[in-house]
Amino acid sequence: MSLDDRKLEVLRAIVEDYVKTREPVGSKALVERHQLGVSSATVRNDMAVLEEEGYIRQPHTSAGRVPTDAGYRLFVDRLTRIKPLSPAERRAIERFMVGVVDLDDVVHRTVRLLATLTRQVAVVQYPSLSRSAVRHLELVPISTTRLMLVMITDTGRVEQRLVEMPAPVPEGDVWDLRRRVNEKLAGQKLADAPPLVEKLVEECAPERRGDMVCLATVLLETLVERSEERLALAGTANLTRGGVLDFQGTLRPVLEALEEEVILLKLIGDLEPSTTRVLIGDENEIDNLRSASVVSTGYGPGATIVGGLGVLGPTRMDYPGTIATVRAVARYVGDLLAQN
Amino acid sequence: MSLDDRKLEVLRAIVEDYVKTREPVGSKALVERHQLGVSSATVRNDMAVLEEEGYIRQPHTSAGRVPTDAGYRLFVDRLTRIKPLSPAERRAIERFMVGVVDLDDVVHRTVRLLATLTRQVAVVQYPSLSRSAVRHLELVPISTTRLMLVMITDTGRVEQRLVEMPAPVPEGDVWDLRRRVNEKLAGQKLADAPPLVEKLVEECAPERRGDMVCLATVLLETLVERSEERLALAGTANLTRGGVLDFQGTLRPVLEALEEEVILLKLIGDLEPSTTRVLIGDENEIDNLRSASVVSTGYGPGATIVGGLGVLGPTRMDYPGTIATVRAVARYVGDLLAQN
DNA sequence: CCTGGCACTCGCACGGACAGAGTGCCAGTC
DNA sequence: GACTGGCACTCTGTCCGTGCGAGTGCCAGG
Repeated sequence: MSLDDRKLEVLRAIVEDYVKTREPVGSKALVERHQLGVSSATVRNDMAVLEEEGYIRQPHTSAGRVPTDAGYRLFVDRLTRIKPLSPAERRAIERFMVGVVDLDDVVHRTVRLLATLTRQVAVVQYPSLSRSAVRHLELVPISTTRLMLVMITDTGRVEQRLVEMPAPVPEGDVWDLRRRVNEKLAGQKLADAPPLVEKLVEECAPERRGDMVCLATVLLETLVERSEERLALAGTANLTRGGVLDFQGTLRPVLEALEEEVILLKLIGDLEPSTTRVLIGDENEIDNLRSASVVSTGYGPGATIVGGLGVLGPTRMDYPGTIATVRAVARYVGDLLAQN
Repeated sequence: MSLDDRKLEVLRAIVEDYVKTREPVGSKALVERHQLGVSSATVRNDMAVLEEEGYIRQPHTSAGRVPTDAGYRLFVDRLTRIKPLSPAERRAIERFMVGVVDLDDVVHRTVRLLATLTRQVAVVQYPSLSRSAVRHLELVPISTTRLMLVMITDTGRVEQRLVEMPAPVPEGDVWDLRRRVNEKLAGQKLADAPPLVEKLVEECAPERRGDMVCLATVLLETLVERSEERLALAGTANLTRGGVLDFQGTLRPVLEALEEEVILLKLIGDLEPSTTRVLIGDENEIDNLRSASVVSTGYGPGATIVGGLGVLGPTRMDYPGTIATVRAVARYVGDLLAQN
């Protein structure tokens, strides 16, 4: 049996009321607050069907109904009208971003902005190295046998690593190394870099081979292996809004999950262009986050994606509003990056 | 009236029991668990005195006693025998630190280590810029009118900022600028740098004055104004140990405080050499953290201090153990930094 | 100065009663 | 056939009253 329009409308009403009040919603309250055009008895029948289909459930007999994960899913997929941002929100975004000085700044402000607007936990991934290109590589002598390798990417990220050389390297040689690596790698996507680094070693004069191998090793680590994608987090305090009720008893598992960068990256990473992903409760693969939902999207200059951002909150969240905010912020950050 | 030895012993027993059990401790339980050599009635009298002096209190009439902030203070100041680290802890520290690659790595590992060992929230400040010296300044052309300024300090920190130039700068001039700033600033403490930067501008040839002013502005921001001390945080999930009880109802204020870098820096910053600071409950100036205690200390290579680290937990914490761990970790990190 | 004893105070856990919200179902109506 | 009003039923949350136990304060005696 499929759901007719009114039943969907009832589901929508339940979700909206429950999100607003945090309390199981009963048939009587529903007809009072929404213009459904039918009596509470009819709504009760509809609710019975919705429950049978698994979209809502009763915490106990003779309590109101609460949406299930499947209910939220249906709500998000079929019942969500896009909610335009309020002018106040637009202004907040603009104001938040005036006078940014560098990438760190952009990311930090963004994550705070997201947390404030959505009143949830926000996560922003730094522009992913694998999708960036090398702008410049710098070698700075630290001591006779130590060089600091500094990589600057076109997305503004700066990564540094210490290189231990096998033997003292004269100033002139540092020069030469710097020129060579830049010639070969500047402008290249990091994803394409490894074979180029190999070539660099091959083409190197034998007497410098030792140095170059050291450098190449660290380069490869920096470029790929250590795909250590960085990210920023804000708004954990928002988890406590509405008591601990939203997360079945304890925040513990959620806080634990938030400490694992790997988990967070999985949540907001790997996004297709110009889609917004919504993971609701169980859909999430991380056990600790079974009672949470994640709304995430990619951002980047123009149509390309260089990183992800998103928010995490209780399954009982304002999906339309959150989705709209996440999208708007992502677009804004993209524009900001495009300007540099 | 001053407290005789036995009363102090009673206080110690109360603190230790309460920390262990989380429950108000009564006179009878005390004499059973500790060899005080007197009867429970005597202990009751002592407790009455301790209460009058403000070191313990009763949650309600006819409940056991609980230490007050002042009680913990006295305990920490006069009753704490230094607890040596267990071999297991020593091993954990050693093992945690094998194979560190750079400063970021050291800081992240340290903060996790601290959180794991103390089972509390850990904070580690990056080596403070103001106490570091410039090792090298690098200028990398990004476009004709944009330079990336990269500063490397002797503590391993790398800071970068974008410099917008008023007009296109030819390659040679970049060269010249780089030479000049390095000559003037390399090796200098950042704290001493501002006047040197001023001088740099004065000594500059008039035709390059414009460029130098831009550069100097950003330099000053990087060096001082933006004293943006970075830090790392871990172990927030530990706040939920023992329910929410430890923080009088909600974690909210604590989580909020933990999001403010400024607050955290105040907590673990400004330390005198080789002391461990313990702030208990109210002693703390931040309202949100009235129900928390902070144990912090400075670290650095040798006897100098380049940054602070510490942990935050409920006032009801194992002070001797925590103090020992914090000290040990700080010393270890100091040694690690000294090796570089 | 310490101790045993005793009366007293509370908090808390348990259980019954009650009100309120919400449901399911049924018979009646359009 | 779909909707409605009505009714009985179920369950929860809350409020009280009670009893128990832990713990105290105080006092008289060693």
